[in-house]
Amino acid sequence: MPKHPARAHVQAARDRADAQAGPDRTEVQAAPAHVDGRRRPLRADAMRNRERVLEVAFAAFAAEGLSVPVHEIARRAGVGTGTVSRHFPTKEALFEAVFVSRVERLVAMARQLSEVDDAGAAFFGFFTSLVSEGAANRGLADTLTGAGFDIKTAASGPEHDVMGALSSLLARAQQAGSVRPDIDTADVIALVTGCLARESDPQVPAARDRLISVIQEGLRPGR
Amino acid sequence: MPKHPARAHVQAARDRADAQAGPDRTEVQAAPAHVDGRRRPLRADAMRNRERVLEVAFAAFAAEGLSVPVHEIARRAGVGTGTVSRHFPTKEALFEAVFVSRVERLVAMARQLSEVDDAGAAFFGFFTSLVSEGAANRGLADTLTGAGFDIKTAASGPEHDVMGALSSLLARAQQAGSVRPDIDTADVIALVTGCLARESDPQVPAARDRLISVIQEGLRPGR
DNA sequence: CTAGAATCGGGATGACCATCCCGGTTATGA
DNA sequence: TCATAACCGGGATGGTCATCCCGATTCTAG
Repeated sequence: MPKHPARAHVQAARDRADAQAGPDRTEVQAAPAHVDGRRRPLRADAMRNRERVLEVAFAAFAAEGLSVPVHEIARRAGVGTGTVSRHFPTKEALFEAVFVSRVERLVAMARQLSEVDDAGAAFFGFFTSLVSEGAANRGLADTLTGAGFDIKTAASGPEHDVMGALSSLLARAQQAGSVRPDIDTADVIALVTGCLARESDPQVPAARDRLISVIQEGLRPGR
Repeated sequence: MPKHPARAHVQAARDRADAQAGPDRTEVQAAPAHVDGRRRPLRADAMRNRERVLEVAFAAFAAEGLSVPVHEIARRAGVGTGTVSRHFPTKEALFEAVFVSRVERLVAMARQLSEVDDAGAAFFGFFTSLVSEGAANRGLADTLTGAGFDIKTAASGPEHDVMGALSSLLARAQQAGSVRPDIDTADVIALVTGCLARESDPQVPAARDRLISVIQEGLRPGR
């Protein structure tokens, strides 16, 4: 099996972290300033650095994908690599922290769409959102295409379960007869990655729309 | 851009090779025994080793993709790494040598299909062949999806120009009204990679067919 | 059969990268 | 103000990998 080059490191680090699993493990949180109170509220400079790293990492991952070295992120944020890895023990943790908000947004959108009357439109709307998000974030695209970490690693809570959300929308659209009944969630992801396959150099958003429309058409049940 | 991890090395090696570019650069040939005569006909044992490496490399690349280390290929072939890199100066050269025959087969098939009356069927037939080939060769799939080397590096002659062949079939199918006219070759490749996105662990060829049929349907011109 | 050139093997080299570690620095609160 | 725990930077470590190099070996022409 073609293991991801970085995977061995990442996994080892995970094992270690899980082993200690003490209550003092660095919390991975999005924006809030003082966590919850059970812990000392992070020194002001640490807080600043953490924020800076998150911003830079987001930009870097989005623009260049998961292959950006952690060193590089540290450099751009103007901190040492130690600072990054203290706040985020592994590269995966950093990625997770950076994309939680994006994932939450997607899930929220899915929930909203699930209340729309037209089940087909809801599904295709979400499909398009997924593609757009992937086009805007190379890191997320890498994850979707399996070139990154594990999709479910970054999605532990129900708030982060993109797959689950997609699955619901798909089922509803199929029940409504707007999508072929033989398609499953993994098929949809595959098709999304197809739409993302042209996101290389010449950046043609028109191509993206074209591909989406082809797939949208193809997913319709044969009459 | 998420550069392939190995890319830097490969590129560096290429530069070096191009720089010397002497007439003694190892020829990369498919099967022939004695090249053309201007060169001494390779010692018998060297010949044997070369053949062995090619076989092993083909199997390895096909099964596990381009991430298989050259060391590993050497080990499996029962030779030293030096032997491999002497016959094939870079990993890319090895990949190229290994897949020339496959590519030729595809191009030949395309040429044959281009004589079929039904332009649409010809195009879709080739599409399916591409997907099948990609499913059978992880290495080829990596190349198509851009995770490998450069698609045009491995295609120098007209005999190896898959893109050109695909392009012709597509144009003919569009002229015949069997495929939406706004699609271009790159779109098709993107859709192929979509069909290959599920070729991971659970190996479900049924999924492949499903995806192909979705795309086939979607590529039809709207009435 | 033998000299010598071609070839072999696999260790050496150089790059890249994630993660860990520690001497030095700084914010903080008493 | 000052002691000190928390934090910082970036070098050290260990792992992967492609490519190069060279002493040892083996084929083959004569």
